[in-house]
Amino acid sequence: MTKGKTDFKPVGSPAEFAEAAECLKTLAHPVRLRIVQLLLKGRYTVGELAEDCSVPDNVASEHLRLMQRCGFFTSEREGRRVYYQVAEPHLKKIMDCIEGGFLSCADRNAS
Amino acid sequence: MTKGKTDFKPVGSPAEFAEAAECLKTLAHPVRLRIVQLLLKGRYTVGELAEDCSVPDNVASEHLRLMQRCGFFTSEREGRRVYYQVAEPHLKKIMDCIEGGFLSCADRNAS
DNA sequence: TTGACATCTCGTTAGGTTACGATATGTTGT
DNA sequence: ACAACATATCGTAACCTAACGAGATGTCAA
Repeated sequence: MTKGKTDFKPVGSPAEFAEAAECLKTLAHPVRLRIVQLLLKGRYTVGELAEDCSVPDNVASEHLRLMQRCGFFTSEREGRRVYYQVAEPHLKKIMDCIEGGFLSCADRNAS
Repeated sequence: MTKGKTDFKPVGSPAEFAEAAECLKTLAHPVRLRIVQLLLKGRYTVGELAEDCSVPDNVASEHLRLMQRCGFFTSEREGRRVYYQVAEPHLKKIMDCIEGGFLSCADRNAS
């Protein structure tokens, strides 16, 4: 196939696909999804998020660091607490898609 | 915090988040994203997809198997070829979000 | 300054994922 | 039946990730 059916580029170079895949990989964790959902509703500290997700503080902190590296969030220290909030404007749209679609695509990955 | 700010459930139980994370993890690969994009435009064989993505046939076949296990695609044999096509109705919406958002969220993951 | 609290960082470890090569299965034409 | 083709499966090795515990850093109040 030197000139076949798939010779079109709907959107995105290979490098852009790699980037998008990185962002998706960062989203693709149950605790991180829940954190995104919470932060889309407001502003929370590490401890609050950790408790809601039932994980130790340092684990929550690492998830937040990952997502911050990806540009999803920013953080502000206030006293001894650190508040996180959403920075990436597309997060809301994507989370809406996930809530409307994949949060109900049950019974997958059955052996 | 026995009764704090995060005591609400916007959408989704822990199990649903785990499921959604599984689906997202399946999407979160450059080659798989490209395959999804192509299959949203039409019907392709393993070999066609493999060539477009510049991967060996068996690698493409494994990606397709993963996504099929997740309910994204179905396949039909026609002669010695196997055609794949989209089965999950939400894929289009999610891919639109990704194309409109994450396929241009550059410069992340810089050290 | 001391102690309690909140968060972050680091090293280690267990488990998961990916790509590859080899081999197996299924299909067609001769 | 045989050879060529298209796809699928499997074992292996390299790599990546997540969670944990220990300890470091930063902040507050007394």
